[in-house]
Amino acid sequence: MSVQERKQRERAERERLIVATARELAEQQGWDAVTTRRLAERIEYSQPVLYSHFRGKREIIGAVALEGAAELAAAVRAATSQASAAGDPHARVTALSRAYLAFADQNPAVYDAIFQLDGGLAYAQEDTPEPLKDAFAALLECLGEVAGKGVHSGLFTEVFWASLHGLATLTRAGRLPPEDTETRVALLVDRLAVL
Amino acid sequence: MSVQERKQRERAERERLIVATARELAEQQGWDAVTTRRLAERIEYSQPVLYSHFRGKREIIGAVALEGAAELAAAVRAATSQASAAGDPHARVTALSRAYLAFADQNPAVYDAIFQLDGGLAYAQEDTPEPLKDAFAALLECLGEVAGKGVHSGLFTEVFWASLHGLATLTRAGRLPPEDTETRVALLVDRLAVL
DNA sequence: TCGATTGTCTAGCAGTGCTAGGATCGGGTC
DNA sequence: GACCCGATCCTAGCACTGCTAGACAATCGA
Repeated sequence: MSVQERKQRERAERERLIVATARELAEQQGWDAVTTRRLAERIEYSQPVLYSHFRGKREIIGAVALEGAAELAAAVRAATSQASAAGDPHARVTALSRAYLAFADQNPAVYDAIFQLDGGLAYAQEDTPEPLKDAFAALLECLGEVAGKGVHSGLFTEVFWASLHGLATLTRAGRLPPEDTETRVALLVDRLAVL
Repeated sequence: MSVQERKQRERAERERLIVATARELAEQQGWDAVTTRRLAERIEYSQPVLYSHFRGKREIIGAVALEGAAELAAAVRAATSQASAAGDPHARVTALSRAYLAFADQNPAVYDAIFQLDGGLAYAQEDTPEPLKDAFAALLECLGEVAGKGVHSGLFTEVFWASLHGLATLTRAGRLPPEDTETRVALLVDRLAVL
């Protein structure tokens, strides 16, 4: 039995290696550079090995997305916990926004995997993977309370999130000049959130 | 001379055909299906002909983006002109938002060409092509007046636009359920615009 | 009518995601 | 310890991608 267990461990370890390498390569050179050949070479296995772990490249992107969603949720919670304890809603929402945009800025490839690319994942449905639901939950925890009366907290969170997403993607794609990000965040928080 | 002129006309006509066909194919089957071979086959020329008009696939996407940006600007202006004449800012901003999201919804491939894909175009710079500048100008014309005092109209337009962009992309990518779009728009307009 | 130029196509390159089928290695059994 | 068999992995190849070199033909000016 212990032999099989060891093999299972090694397999799981290799799977982690694949995901981590794909992510690293994507952050270094963009997702276009993440080809099955390059990825296989980096993990020092042949191409078909990838397909014994994942159905295809899409599923590898999906795996990176799930990992990233968990980190995003953690980053958001970490950033908001301080202001949350101090009972300052304005500071909390500002901290959330900054943390979100910082994550998108510092992990562009991962952010793309979560929100732009097709990772074969279900969103906004019952069978949505847990990390994705939890990432939204992290936003909801912080934003739900500033929705204002008469406004559904989930819907408010969606709108606020969409705004942040728009800022993140347009800025990174060069559609918005990056200098005024802080001012834009302030405007968004002041107007959207009901304190 | 007239011979050369005729040839030039035919060339320009063929270029329009390429762009229109690329756009049509992209809307029908997605940009992934727009390969140089398929495109060449549809216009009934060989592949290299494409490269006598454009540097590569990227430039073809860029051409579709420019065409689309002009249409988006026109759509926005058309939608806002009525409420503008009536002097109703709230209705005007709502009309703009609906028109923008409707354009994204009805021309997903074109919208991607403008805002998601790499068409080799410069954004938010001096050498930004005129149609792109004009599309932003169309938004600015309508949104600048509801920025609120002390808020730069350009910056406000950027933020509002980013919010719409976030809603458009997240909805279409299945990240947001499409049912509540109207409610989201209402929330966005009520909160962001200063009337 | 001839030469040159312009225009177009065939064929091919290097790269992509993905897979069939053969080789090899190791564990379990006699 | 020797053997077999199954799991594991790799080589080689498929059909496709964007893009281009060079051959070919058609057309224009002299």
